[in-house]
Amino acid sequence: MVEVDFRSIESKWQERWEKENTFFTSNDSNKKKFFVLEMFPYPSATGLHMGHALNYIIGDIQARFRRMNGCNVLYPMGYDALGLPAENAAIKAKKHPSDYTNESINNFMIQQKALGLSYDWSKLVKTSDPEYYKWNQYFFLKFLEKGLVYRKKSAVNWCSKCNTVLANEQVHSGKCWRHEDTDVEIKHLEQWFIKTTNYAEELNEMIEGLDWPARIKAMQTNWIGKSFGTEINFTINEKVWPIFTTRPDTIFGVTFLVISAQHSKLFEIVTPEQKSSVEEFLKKLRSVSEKEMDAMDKEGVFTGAYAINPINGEKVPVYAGNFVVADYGSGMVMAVPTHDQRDFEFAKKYNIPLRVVICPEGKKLVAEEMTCAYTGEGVLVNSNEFSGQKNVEAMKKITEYLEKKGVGKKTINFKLRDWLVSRQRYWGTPIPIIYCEKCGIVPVPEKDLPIKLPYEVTFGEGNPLLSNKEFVNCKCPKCGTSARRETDTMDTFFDSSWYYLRYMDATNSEVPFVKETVKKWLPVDQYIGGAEHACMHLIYARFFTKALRDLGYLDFDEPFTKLFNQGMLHGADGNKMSKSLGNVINPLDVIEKYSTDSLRFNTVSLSAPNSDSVWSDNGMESSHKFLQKVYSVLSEIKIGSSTKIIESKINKTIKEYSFDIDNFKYNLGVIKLRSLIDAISQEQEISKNDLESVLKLFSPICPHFTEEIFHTRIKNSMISLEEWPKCDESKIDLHLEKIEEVISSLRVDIIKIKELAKIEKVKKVKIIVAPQWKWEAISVIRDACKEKPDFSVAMKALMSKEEYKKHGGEIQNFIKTTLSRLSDFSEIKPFNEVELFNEAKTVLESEFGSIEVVKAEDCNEPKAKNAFPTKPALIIE
RNA sequence: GCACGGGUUGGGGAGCGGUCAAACCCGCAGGGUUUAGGACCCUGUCGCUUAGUGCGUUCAACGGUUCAAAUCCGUUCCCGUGCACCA
Repeated sequence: MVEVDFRSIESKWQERWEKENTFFTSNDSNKKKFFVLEMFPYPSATGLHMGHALNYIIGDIQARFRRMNGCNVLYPMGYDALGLPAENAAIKAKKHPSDYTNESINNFMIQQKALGLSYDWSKLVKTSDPEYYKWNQYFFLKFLEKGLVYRKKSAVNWCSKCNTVLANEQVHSGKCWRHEDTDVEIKHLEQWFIKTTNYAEELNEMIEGLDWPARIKAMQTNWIGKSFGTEINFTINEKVWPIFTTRPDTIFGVTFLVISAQHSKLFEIVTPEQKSSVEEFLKKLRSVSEKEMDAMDKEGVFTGAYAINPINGEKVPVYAGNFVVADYGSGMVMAVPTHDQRDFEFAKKYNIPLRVVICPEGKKLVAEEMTCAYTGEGVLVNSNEFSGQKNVEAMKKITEYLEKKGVGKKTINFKLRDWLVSRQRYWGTPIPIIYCEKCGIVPVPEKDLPIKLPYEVTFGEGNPLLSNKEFVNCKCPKCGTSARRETDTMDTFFDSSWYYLRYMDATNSEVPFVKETVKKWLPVDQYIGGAEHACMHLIYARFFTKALRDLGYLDFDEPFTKLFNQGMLHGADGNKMSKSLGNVINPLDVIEKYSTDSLRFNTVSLSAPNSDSVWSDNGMESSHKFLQKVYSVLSEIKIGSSTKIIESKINKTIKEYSFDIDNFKYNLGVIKLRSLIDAISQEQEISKNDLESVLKLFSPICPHFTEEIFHTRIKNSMISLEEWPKCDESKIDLHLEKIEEVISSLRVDIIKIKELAKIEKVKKVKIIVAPQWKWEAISVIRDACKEKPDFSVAMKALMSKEEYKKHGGEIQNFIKTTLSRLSDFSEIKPFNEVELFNEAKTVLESEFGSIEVVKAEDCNEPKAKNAFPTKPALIIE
């Protein structure tokens, strides 16, 4: 076999697609729209990695498939170009972030083009483009007008040597990443927040209707974390501090309170005597990251303050603790050590007294003897007038009591927090705000947008934007006096929350998007990306859609109708691909060595696209060899007429394969293509129409070589834009396929026996067909299955309920052993058993000579008992 | 710590209540072809057994539900992912 030069074929077609604008998508078309979107990448100088390639290949196959199925497909690409990693990488490479990012993007584009992806490049979006981030600023101002934006103090990681805020990932075990000797401090800064919690209820409710993977939906539900509970007013130093709890029934067991160590108002309650020990404790905090916090031991320190429990007037100590989340609820919890495990451990550690308030029914708990908290249900004790009540009822009663006394209320609480969008960094969208001594906080007027990032800044210490005086110093738009510009930039999740609205009109400088066009294309029909975005990006984007809807920009509720999560691709050793492990596979290297089509084919062969898979060099080799075979078979086979059997197989494949691709079961589709090619390679000739169909089936996965053969052998048009083959059900002949199967298995058996028994020349072959009763059993089961395809229902139909209850297992066993090759018999309609073997006999006689078909009943040979329907006993002389 | 996934026969990976000793790919073994290697084609690949075949034991571990469990439920162990300033 001659090696095919896939590489030159590929570059030829990639060039033609680009030159002829093959994949340009018109916003005006009568065809059904279909918007396929992959989560846009964060470009970096290291280029595409295998995870990207997998993501795009999955999406491209879907886009090509839909396009061929008559849809007007929108399939664009963009770059999430602003953000911390680019800024850091640029500094490291001694380049300006803007230049660095442009290089990265260009590099990405070249590599994506090499993958043969059918993007409409005319709709490219880059978030680093001022014409893009201008609209970030615009939306920020709209949100501000609408009251969705506010300022609040919040904790950040601070390095005193860098004189700057650190991201969680820049904190390594409590130290600054650049200064191993410098402890990270927790500072509180005034920052900008978006009220995502305004939409918590809707975000939560609408999860149900999304056609998303169940696990992503579960993760979002938990992230939003709706819970019902009671807000109870504790008094500290005459000031009321509302505290949220889901367990008001335990209120009489409260023996202390814990305030988050990151609480911005912590020092309002710390007494002068305790100030130094609290400060000492705060130094131990390693970062503001919750992950880090939880990894630490549960620790705390007494604040010196006492809180008054409103239900009984008791004074309990207030501790500062590292395990309470500052932004959840009120940043403070009431602690009941006897009935909450974390509180229990904390109380034991600091010798805080315990008081049992719930006992399991009929049992008595003694605080001193407890080794862990009791969190189950029970009856209240030590709870004044509530003692004796069941705790579930007491929850309600106690809440009502508190409400009546005006010291508490029933509330719904969400884990979801407001979105902190301020970043004290350079490479982001400047927040369009001006601080004026006279007028205070002044929004930048719309006409002054965009506030561009100044090119001239100094990196090193502090926020780089502060180093450009021209940027910082400005005039107040209200009163015209000197003012200071906001130097915080926006979280890049802001950029990625609405980019999917920009594609159809990516260069419009008048509006962020044209409402009518968006209405035509949105929501996204198929969104594709990794599960790591389950909670953050996908929630922010959903929030944005709803907020823009309420501002009158959109008229739909959810941005992404369907979501597909691709799995992770691991290195050949089963580990995550990483440079340090040396198991990284670079898609470009693979293309170089084999070809794009081979890479694409192999990538989808590995496993179901939604589950993790492991790279294999041998597998890659095998895919490549297979495509070589496909190429030679399809380009060399004579065009003439197809046999019935191959027609049947092709049409069956069209049917099943289309289903697989439609449902992202690419790995299963690939198996069907393999077996189809095996079958075709046995044929002498094939009809032009069938050849065309087969090429089209390969086209979404292997767009290049199919284009080549299509042009040379079928017609001079783009296969990528051709119509998907239709399955002709009437050509599917399972009976014929079954006979072929029977013949080939008989042939193998005969040859095998001939060799093993050392029979030189076959005189006679006796095919002993299964006894009549086995056939009858088959037809009974088959008929039952035909009416009721559910096998268990069919079985129930065969016997009474009692019989079934008793003997179902035996019947099953009978079917298994006696009718073991029943399988697809139920699908064969006009089926005559005797005919089957007579047909087989006719074919095999030309090979082996005299063959006789004998019914088991007419045969006293003991081996006849082994005769099975479709797998008969054989006697060879 | 909390949340969400997952553990299948040498490796990868389908299957997710009965058609399951479990698709397919790789690896390995035997045969064919070839000057040899490679490539290609065929066959085998849990154990025992048979000329064809049949039987036994399996799907992380242990328990449970069911006439029937790799598949459903519970517990345990192990692995992966996310946790709000990485995107």
